Amino acid sequence: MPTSSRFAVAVHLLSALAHLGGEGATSAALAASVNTNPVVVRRLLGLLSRAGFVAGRGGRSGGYELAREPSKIRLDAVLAAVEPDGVLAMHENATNRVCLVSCGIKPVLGHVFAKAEDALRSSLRRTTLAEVLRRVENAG
Amino acid sequence: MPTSSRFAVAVHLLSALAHLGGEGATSAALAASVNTNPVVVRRLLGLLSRAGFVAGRGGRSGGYELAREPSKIRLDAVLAAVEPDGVLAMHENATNRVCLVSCGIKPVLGHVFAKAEDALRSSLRRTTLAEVLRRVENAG
DNA sequence: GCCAGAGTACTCGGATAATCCATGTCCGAGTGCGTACGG
DNA sequence: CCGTACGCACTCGGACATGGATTATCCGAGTACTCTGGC
Repeated sequence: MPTSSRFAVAVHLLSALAHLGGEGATSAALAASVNTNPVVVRRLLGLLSRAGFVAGRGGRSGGYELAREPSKIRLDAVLAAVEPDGVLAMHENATNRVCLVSCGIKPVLGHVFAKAEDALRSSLRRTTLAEVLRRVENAG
Repeated sequence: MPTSSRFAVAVHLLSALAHLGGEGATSAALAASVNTNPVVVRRLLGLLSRAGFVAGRGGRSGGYELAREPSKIRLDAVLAAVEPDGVLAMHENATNRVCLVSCGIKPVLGHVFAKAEDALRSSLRRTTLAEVLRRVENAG
């Protein structure tokens, strides 16, 4: 898409859960913090749940809570969880066999994209959720 | 968005133009190479034209051609031309003043995003269009 | 034969309709608490 | 008083409408080639 804000919302949600500590929060409460719809929260937390970062529980006193220490959650893993295809997508159109460029561009682009995304991940990997939370709490 | 393939298509188009050299090509011919609609080509090349990478000319024997040496076109500039907002977007929802995280997350995320995108750009900056074309032609 | 001129064919660029994905709404399945009853 | 069983309220998860953005179609503006007519 243009560009997606799913990653930003995901980090926001995780930060909120980390801030609350062991209490946990419902999707409605988290949605109020992000000013969005609860279903968006549930979708993103569903992805993060499958990745093992949060645990969602139904029932009367249900809700979500972190399933891992904030210092053990690195932002590159969060991005991978909510954007499994990466941020630089290949065009999936059929290759035109007449055109040399059309035939050979994809492996080349794939290599370039892989290196670029590695750089992105390496940068994000240096920041943990605990670090984000610390900065937020100090700034506020 | 999810992830966008505009950057991939843009590099594909520039590679095709570079491969053709000074001949140039029409949007229809380029669209055949990418297997998409000519209007998509025209839109992307319109952006690249404003950035100074290609020149589009109307008229009977019109078309597009590169306006710069392939060795002078770095992929980070191409990405900036077709994705001016970057790949990691902030969520533009109103901040919930009750929530500490909601109030303080945006500057922190902005800093993290800026560093990550810098890393991405630095990686892409190391690759020029000439390099891409060389690999494509050697592989083919 | 050469030149001038209008005509024409083909291109890009933007405005307008159709399609696709993401968001928002709804409903079902599941769980824990609260209460009422019996021992 | 304590334990148990039932009922209920509240939650997540997925399936179904709706909205916005991207994509595809169409039309206008512009340019270079071409053909015709005149010199």
